[in-house]
Amino acid sequence: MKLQQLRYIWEVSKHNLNVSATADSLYTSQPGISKQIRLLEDELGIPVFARNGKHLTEMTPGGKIIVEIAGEILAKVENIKSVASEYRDDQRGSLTIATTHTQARYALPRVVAEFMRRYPEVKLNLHQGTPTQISEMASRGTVDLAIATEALELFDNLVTFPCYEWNRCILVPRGHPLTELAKVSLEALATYPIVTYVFGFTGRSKLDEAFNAQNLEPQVVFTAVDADVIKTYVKLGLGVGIIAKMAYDPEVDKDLIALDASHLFGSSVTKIAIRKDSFVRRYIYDFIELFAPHLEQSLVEKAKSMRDKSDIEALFEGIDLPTH
Amino acid sequence: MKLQQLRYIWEVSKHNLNVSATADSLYTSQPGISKQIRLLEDELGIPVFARNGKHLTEMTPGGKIIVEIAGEILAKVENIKSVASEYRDDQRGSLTIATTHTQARYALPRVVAEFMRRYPEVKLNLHQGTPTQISEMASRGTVDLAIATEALELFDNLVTFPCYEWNRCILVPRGHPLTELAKVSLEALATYPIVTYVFGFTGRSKLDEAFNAQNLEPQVVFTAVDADVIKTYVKLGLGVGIIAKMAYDPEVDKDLIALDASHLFGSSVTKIAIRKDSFVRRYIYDFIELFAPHLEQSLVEKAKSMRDKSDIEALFEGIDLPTH
DNA sequence: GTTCATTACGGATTCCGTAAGGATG
DNA sequence: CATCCTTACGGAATCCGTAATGAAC
Repeated sequence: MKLQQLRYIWEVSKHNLNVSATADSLYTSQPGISKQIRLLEDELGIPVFARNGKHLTEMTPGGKIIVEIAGEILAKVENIKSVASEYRDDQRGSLTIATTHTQARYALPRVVAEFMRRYPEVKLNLHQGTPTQISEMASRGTVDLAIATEALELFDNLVTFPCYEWNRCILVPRGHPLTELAKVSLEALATYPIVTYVFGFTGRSKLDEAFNAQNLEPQVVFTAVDADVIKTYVKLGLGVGIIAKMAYDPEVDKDLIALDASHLFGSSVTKIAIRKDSFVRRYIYDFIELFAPHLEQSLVEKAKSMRDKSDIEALFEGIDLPTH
Repeated sequence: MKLQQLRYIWEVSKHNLNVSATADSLYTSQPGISKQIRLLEDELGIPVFARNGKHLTEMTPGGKIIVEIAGEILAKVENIKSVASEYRDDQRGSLTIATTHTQARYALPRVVAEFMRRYPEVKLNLHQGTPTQISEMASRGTVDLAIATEALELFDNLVTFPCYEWNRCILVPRGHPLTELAKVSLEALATYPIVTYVFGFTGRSKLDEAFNAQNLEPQVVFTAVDADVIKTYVKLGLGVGIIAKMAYDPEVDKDLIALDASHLFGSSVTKIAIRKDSFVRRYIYDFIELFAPHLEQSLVEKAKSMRDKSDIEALFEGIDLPTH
């Protein structure tokens, strides 16, 4: 059994059982992969993939388990490399983060700047994607960290840590009738067309929950994945915007007014996720702590070693999150 | 990075950093191992072993972590092989058990016979050793199962399951004064020279506890690792024996009398241990269930997936163990 | 002087690419 | 007929054993 063979079955399983596509993505030849998979299957004595003639159609029951274990092995191989890098030079390496527009645009810049100052030799990569994509990247080990408000809990090889709490604001053009009210109510809000996030993004679910709870059906006329687009359309007069409070900047958004909406919708929590079985380098602990000062290395280590979600949640029960 | 290289550093670390001895045990050449270790170290960019001239003297800090991860990888490689065997032929394979004299001699024969009847194609191997040796074998993956009363809890990559409870008996020659008493007391017992197990074997600790609790100092004149030797010396009149009740057979031990001692010493529990991260084949689940019928597959699986000892213990709280 | 790891070297094996072949949809 | 996997084959790299070298205890 060779590590390469394990890598090949793993990659093929992640490429819809398409060996040619896998070969392309790995910059190697397709027969090479085919051959190694055959050799592995011969050695193990069972097929990993079921074939219809010359096409791989699905994975065998044993194959599924084997590929899963292969994935764990490959992750540990990466861990060994990380350990080596850490001990070779703890100031140099790379840190790859997957996150959403909202975090990348409004929450991360400050942290990234400070991190780059402290670790000029660490190559920082940011990947932007949907919460689901982000979680999957972290789960597969494509990225070191995932930062988002949604979807991170869906993968159980990830540990998630609460970072900060945030609320929403209502965005209206100057002179809008809503600015006349001392406190905006959900009913009042629901009478206007609304522009907000697409479902599955930036705490959109909390929004729907709040309206549903009062049996209101807001008229959502436009949805976007990021606040910048929402602002643009609010300016055009398409409707009233509902966005994360931190996405409003009074300096830049001079022609818009933000009305507090903390009392209308439950607050959301932005979380950071990391693979449970990963070796975490010093500078990654530092990044996490820069982003969320209460997440000290010892706390992260403890949570990483736990299997039960409820145990992990209990760890954070006493802790007050910062609010943005 | 090659699996072989990982295997080599792992094996060298388990052979007191002696490459020559490792080469012998792996039936390969010493320079071959040396070379591969060098290649791995070159690739990783850090030494795994610290050298004094040409001798490996110790492991580097990073090396320790790397070897540990390497061990986990190798275990998973074995798991893949097990999965393959299971799906190739679930009736064929091997089962290696490490256990103590007491279990091998008195508790296992019945189970082993039945298991061999059910799985004639499975090669059964029994290794006998001290509780510590047994635990270590299981922890390293040299054996599939460990069965003992002591020491199994010391390794935290093992899960242990309670199997059955047992008590002790006092062994005396016919006509011995103790046979006159309706119920033997600790004080009475302590007036005679005692022959029993060596410390660390077959629940010896419970014995010491009981005497200490009453401030008695029994005069232990002879200790052995197994009941057969103890019986021999009791027959010679060297002293009074204290052994596990199941080790007394009225048929065979006609010239000895066994007096119940359940009320004198706390009962002991014999346990079975298995590596947490191992793939468990069907017939191994069956073996476990043959040995301890309450340990069903689903229960074992659940316990294997837990990390906290206390969670695992809680699983067995409601269960009544059989008493032997 | 014995034990032990490294270096040197040669033969066998393995790996991996290109090219050709055959099955599927 | 376009896609996709398998087989065939040859050159390059790797692996592993023996023999020789040199440091440590």
